[in-house]
Amino acid sequence: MANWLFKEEPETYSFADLERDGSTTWSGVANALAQKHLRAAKKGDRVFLYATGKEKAVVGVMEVLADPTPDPTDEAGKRVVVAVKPVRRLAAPVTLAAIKADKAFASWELVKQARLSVMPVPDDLWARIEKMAKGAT
DNA sequence: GCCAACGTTGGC
DNA sequence: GCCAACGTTGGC
Repeated sequence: MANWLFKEEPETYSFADLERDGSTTWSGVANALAQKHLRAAKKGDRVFLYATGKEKAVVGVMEVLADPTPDPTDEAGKRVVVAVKPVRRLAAPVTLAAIKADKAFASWELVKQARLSVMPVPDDLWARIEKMAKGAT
């Protein structure tokens, strides 16, 4: 079981949209490295949803519903998509500013590679964000 | 709205 | 196959 972080512009698809839909297919990931990460996702993996743009914060937790499947819109047949469902919103969103302020995250892709849209979350960082979401430091 | 980072494209 | 030009993304 692994942990991931997916980025999305909340104007495009927010956690509220996901809650309304019950589940969704995470598609439109074009970047090669992001695709590599996405292919490594497995059913049951946990996923943080990070809102870009105005929010810039980890806002909720999702769960991978099934192993990746080929993207039907990709003629080359190389891309995959992943079905996810909402698990819960974070009590308090963990902002990028808070993450950047914590040295523990210094080498994480979210901080180092702003444009990567799918990335792994090491267990310790996952736990740390969960803790921050409860208001602890 | 601007700019830096970085991925992609196209000419050679 | 290299690299410059260009486009896009996302933080500020």
